[in-house]
Order: sequence, then C-alpha cells, then structure tokens
Amino acid sequence: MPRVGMEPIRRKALIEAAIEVIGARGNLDVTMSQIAKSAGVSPALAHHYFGGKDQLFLAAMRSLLNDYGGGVSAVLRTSGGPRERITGVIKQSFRVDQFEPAIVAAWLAFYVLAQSNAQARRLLGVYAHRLNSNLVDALTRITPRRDALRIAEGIAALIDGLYIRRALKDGPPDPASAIALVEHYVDTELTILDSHR
Amino acid sequence: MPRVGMEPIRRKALIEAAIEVIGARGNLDVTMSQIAKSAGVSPALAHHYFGGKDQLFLAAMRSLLNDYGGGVSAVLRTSGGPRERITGVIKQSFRVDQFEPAIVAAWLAFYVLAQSNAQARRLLGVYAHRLNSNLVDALTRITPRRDALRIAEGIAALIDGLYIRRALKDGPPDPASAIALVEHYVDTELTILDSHR
Amino acid sequence: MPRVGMEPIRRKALIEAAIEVIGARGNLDVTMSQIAKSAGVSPALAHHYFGGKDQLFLAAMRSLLNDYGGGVSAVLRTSGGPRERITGVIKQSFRVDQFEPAIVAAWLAFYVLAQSNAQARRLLGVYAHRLNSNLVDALTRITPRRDALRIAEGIAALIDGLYIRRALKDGPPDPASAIALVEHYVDTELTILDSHR
Amino acid sequence: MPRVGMEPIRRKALIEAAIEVIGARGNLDVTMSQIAKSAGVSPALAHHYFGGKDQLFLAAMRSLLNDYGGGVSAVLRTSGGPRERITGVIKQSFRVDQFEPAIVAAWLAFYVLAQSNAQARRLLGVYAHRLNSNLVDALTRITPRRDALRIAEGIAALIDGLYIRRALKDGPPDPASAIALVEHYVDTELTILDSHR
DNA sequence: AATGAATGAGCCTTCATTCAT
DNA sequence: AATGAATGAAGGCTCATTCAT
Repeated sequence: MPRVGMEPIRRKALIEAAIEVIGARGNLDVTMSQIAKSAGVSPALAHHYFGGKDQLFLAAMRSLLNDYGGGVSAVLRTSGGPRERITGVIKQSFRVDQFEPAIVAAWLAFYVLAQSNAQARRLLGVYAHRLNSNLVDALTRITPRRDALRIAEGIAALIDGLYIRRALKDGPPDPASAIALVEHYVDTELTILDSHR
Repeated sequence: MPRVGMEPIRRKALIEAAIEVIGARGNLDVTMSQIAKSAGVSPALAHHYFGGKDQLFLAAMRSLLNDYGGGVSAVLRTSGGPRERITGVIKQSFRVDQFEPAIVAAWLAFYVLAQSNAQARRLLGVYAHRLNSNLVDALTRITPRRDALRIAEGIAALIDGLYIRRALKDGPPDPASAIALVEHYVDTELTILDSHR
Repeated sequence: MPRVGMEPIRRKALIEAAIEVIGARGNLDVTMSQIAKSAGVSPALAHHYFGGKDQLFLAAMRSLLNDYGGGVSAVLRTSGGPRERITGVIKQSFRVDQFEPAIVAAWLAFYVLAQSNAQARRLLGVYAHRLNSNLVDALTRITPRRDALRIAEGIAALIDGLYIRRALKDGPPDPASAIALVEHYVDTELTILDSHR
Repeated sequence: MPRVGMEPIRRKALIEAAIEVIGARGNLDVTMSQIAKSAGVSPALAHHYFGGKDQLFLAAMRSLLNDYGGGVSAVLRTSGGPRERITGVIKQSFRVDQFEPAIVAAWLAFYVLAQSNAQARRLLGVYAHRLNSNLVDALTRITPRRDALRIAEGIAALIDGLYIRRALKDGPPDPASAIALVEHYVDTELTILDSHR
C-alpha cells in the first residue's frame, strides 16, 4: 500500500537494517536481499533508493560516522577547558551506544572496506582528520606541539585498538574500563611532561 | 609432470599466495581461482590440498600467527630483564616485515574473519592470550599486578590501534615512530608508578 | 496540475519519445522509463495510456507507417503519369526526414519486431502490400504484368537494401544518390523492355 | 562426465545453439540460459568459454560471416571471367543454406546489433567492404569505374533488400527467383552500358 | 600429482507492471 | 490526470566445489 513521503522512512530503515545485518554477520558479506528483508522491503526498493550495494554501504558508513562525529561536535561545544574536551572526545568514543556489538562490528567492517573502496577511505579520512584536529587543538593548549601530536596519535590508537579488542572478546564490552585506560594514559603523559618542565 | 613430495611445497605456495592476494585486495573477497593462479596451480588442486576455502584461509591465518608468535618466543628466549622483554615484544610486533601492507591487510581481514568463524576466533584468542601472558608476566616483575594488567592491555591496544592507523593511512607505515610511541607509553607508565612509590 | 484533454497530447509525446529513444539506441532494448522520461511523464502514465510496452511500440510503428504511407498517398494523388508516380514513391521513400538516423533505426527495429510479433507483422504486411500495389499498378500501365511484378520487387528490395546500408554506414546517408540509383534501375529496366519490343 | 578436449566442441555447439535460438526467436532477446540449454550445457559453461553474452553473440556473428565470406572466396578462386565471378557472388549470397529462416533471422538481428555495438559494426564493415571490393574489382574489368561503383552498390543493396523481404514474407524464400532478379539487374545494366558505347 | 570440464547455487541488478493517492 | 511507491520475475554473471581423467 504505497503512500507518499515514504522515501526518507525507507532510506533510514534500510541504512539501519544494513548496519544491523552487517553487525550481526560481522562482516560485509551480506546480501541486498538480507538487508531489504530486514528492513521489510523488497531488494528492488533498496536498489531504487540507493542505486546499488556499494552506495548503500557508504550511506550506512556515513550514518555511523555522523552519529559519532555529531556526538563529538556536541561535546566540544559544551565542554570547558582543553582537558575536559579531551575527556569529552574519549567519552564520546566509548559511548555505550557506540559500543553495541553490531555497531562495533560494522565499524570494523567499514575499516576493512576502506582499504579497497576509495570513497570509503575518503570518508574515514575526513573523520579521522577531524578527530585528530580536535585532539591536537586541545593538547597544544596545554603541551608543546611536538608532544601534542604524539599524544593525540596515542589516544586515537588506543581508542581504535580497544575497539577491536572489545569486538573480538567474549563477554560484555565494559566501556568504563576502556575510558579509564585512555584517561589514565592522558593523565600520565601530561603529568610526566609537567614534571619535566 | 607430477612428482612425489610436492604436497608441502604446494601447501606453502598456496598459503603464501593466499596472503598475497588477500593483502593486495585488502579483504577476504578473493576467489580460490585467484589464489590458485597466483600460486601457479589449478583451483582444483588448492581445494584438494586444503579441503575448502575456509580451511585455506585458516591455514593462512595460522601461518601468519606462527610467524608473529614464533618471533615473539624467540625474542623472549634471548632477552634479558623484564623491561627488555617488553621491548622485544613491541619490536617484534612492528618488525618491518610484519608491517608490509599485504600482511597488515591480511591481519585485518583475519580479525574480521574471527568475528564469524569460531575456529579463527579460537586461533586468535590463543595467540592474544599468549601475548598477554608474556606481557603481564614481565610487568608483574616490576609493577603491582593490578597495574601490570592495565599496562599490558594498553600496550596491546596501542599495537592493534597503530596497526589499523598505518594500514589505512596513505604513505609509508613508519614502524619506528610506532615503536617509539608504544615504548614511550611503557616508560611513562612505569615512571609514574615509580614516582608514586 | 492535471488538465482535461491531455490524453492525445500525452499519447503523441510518448510515441515521439519512443521513436526518438529507439532511434538513439539503435534497437528495441529501451525501457518504459527511458521513454517516459524523454516524454516528460512518469512511466506509470505511459503504461496507463498504452496498456503496456508492446502496445506502445506498435503505436509507434503505426505512426511511422502512417507518416510514410500518408506521404506516398499524397504523392500518388498529385502525380501525373505512371512513371511519375513511381518516381514519387521512390522520392517519398528517401525523403530526407525518413532518412534521419533515428527513423531508420526505428524502421529496422520494427522490421525485426515483425518477426516475432504477429500484429507488427500484419501492420508491416498491409503497408508493404499497399506499396507493392501502387508500384505494380503503375508499372502494368507501361509494361507487361510479368515484368511489372519483377520490377516492383526490385524497386522495393533496392529501397530496403539501401536503407540498411545507409543505416549501418558511417557518414551522411546521402539520399540523393540512393534515389538516383533506384531511378536508374527503373529507367534501365524500362529501356531494355522497350528495346526488346 | 568431463573429458579433455571438449572446449572446441562446446564452443561450436554454443555458437550453433546461439544462432538457432536467435533465429527461432527472430531477435537478440534470448537468454544465455536458453542458448546453453539448447547446446546441452549449463549457462555457467557458456560464460566460462565466451566470457559473456556479447562475446558469444559476436562469435556467432563471426561464424555467420565466415560461412558466407568463406563461400564467396571459394567461388572467386574457381570462377572464370568477371561476369562469372559476379554470378558466383550472387549465387553464394543466396545459397540455400544461407537462406534458412534461422540464419536469415540471425543476420537481421546482427544487422541491428551492429547499430549499437562497435565491434559488431566493425565485423560487418569488414565483410561489406570485402564483398564490395570483389564486385567492383570484377565490374571494373567490363565497365567504366564510375558505373562499376554504382552497379556494385545496386547488387549489394538488392541482395540485402531481398534478404529482408524473404525473411518477413510468409512461405518459402525461393532463392532462385531472388538470384534471377539480381542477375537480371546486372545483365540489364551491362547491356545498357554496351548499347551506349 | 594435477587439471580441465562442468555445474548448482546464489547474488546484484533491471524493469514492466500495479496500486493507492 | 498523474505519480510515487513498491514488487515479482527474470537475467547475467560468479564461484566454490566436484568429477573423471
């Protein structure tokens, strides 16, 4: 029973279904039919709205990145000093909804996709760069630029590494301990720098 | 002209071809034909020796893990004190051959495979546990167990995270800076602990 | 904004769009969507007005035949003697607008359609027969019936054959030379018959 | 039950099946499955040996052209004077096997294909040029070049046109009358030229 | 020991057609 | 009068896998 104005609803449903199915399977070996079925529509409709499998994947990836990037931006707008902003980014990265197994699995899958798909790599690059800028920006206000660059990369690497380890570990992801570990890293680095001054 | 005793030669060639092809493509979407062609044999032979695609993948993963794990073991046997052993593990993780794009890509692909394949997950788990044991074992000799566990996870997460970031970054991987970053992390953590004592 | 009395306008637009699209593509592998888009309406409307793809094709074919047949009839009404009427038919067949690549391509496509579609074959048969009647009718006034039949077939075959050759040749169709060739054929045949009398 | 050395057998069978199916249907709207089934193999095998639908079509077209072109060449090697060679070409064009409905229909379909497929057009162009060369070559030995060019085009157009007319006409193709018509055309043209000399 | 031959299963994609609005 | 929404059906193509040699 077709009604007008369904396009945005279907698009959203399909993107969510894509992430769900990819997350459930753990990789990108999912079919348009599976996604469409999960969204409650025919495979043809998915093609109609997205033009193809790749573009649906990219749209899903974009959605994931927007959810994350949007949260980071919101945090940065409200946080106070540099150190608080770093904490905000870390908390955002390990926000409980970001840590849902399906989401993490989709992230991993998209990481891999980025190796073979230029557009995906670009998307990822933009957000990685934006995250890095935010971290470096905050750190340069409290440490020399040389250290800021290193610490920023350390934070990002820790975040990514913990993501993987949680994704492949059995049991609950335990975001609190992940946050604590990264926070501890930041504190330690800053303390050492202070003591050397 | 078939000769006797070819089996180990073919197996090895096929495993190397698999890693090469997977690395070149960036993911596990490779065909048996591609692998077989790269190894200079027929797809049927690959099937004959490994029994199927999944098992060839697992064999390739096992090979990768053995190369890495073997190196770690060798390092641990020759290294002196606890701190040196940690350095040994880090160096091993970022050994230049481990950092070849093809190898990194294969690692990533296998990480993802581990999400959906129990046998792969088990393989990965064994080696992760062994690595963790080595790190914790060394760290407990110089820090309280509580801190040793945290720092070990930090080291492992940093290693994994840096892997991903190098894999997806354009340009050369620069293992030296990766090693330096992790070493710095260890030193910093240990220094802080010392100063609080 | 729907208005009354749009049906004939839409039908005409769709038929012209069909011929245009078929001509542009060179064959009948065109979609309703392409045709509808070219006509500036929705595919559903094309379906609504013609009942289906086949019927739209037939309508387009009918239009093509009417344009051609109408021209022939007009020529025959105004021309004087038998020889002039033959010239009229030939000129009509190679009228410059009939020679537009799109029209030629549509003709060819419809020729092929006639092989598998009874209605199309009937349409083509009626017009072929009418053309033949006109030619034979004119020729019997100046030659014995036996020769008239042969020459009429020769004229028709030459026309058709030249159509194909122009359609598939690179460069401009050059209708003048085509007309000249057929005219020469008619003249030669008639001259020979005269000389044998 | 696979046996070695099947490739040429399968290729031939598939090409013949393609022509048969295309001929039976009257156009190129045939599926790989239909062709493969008609050849007694799986669709996958057809792809395996030809790489795709287009290439199978082109191979079939090449086969058709070779059958025809090969016959023409054979005729030209054995025929005596120029006039006999022209007769040879005409006879060859209307050889009874060339006139089989399926073959004619395939020819027509390939003519249409040539409009949209560059490779097909090239194939057709080569053979058209070769035929034209043969005709012009023979004609220039008995008429001025200017007339030779025109008559050669007339012969070719008549042949093509008669093909179409036979293909779309109900009843037997009657190659004899087609040959007679073209022969008569040649004789008439030559006679007229003689009488004007 | 090794391979050419062959296929079944499945996926992406397209498209004519229908339907409610 | 007109269309956006939606789908069933089908086609091209790929690929892991099997089999006889």
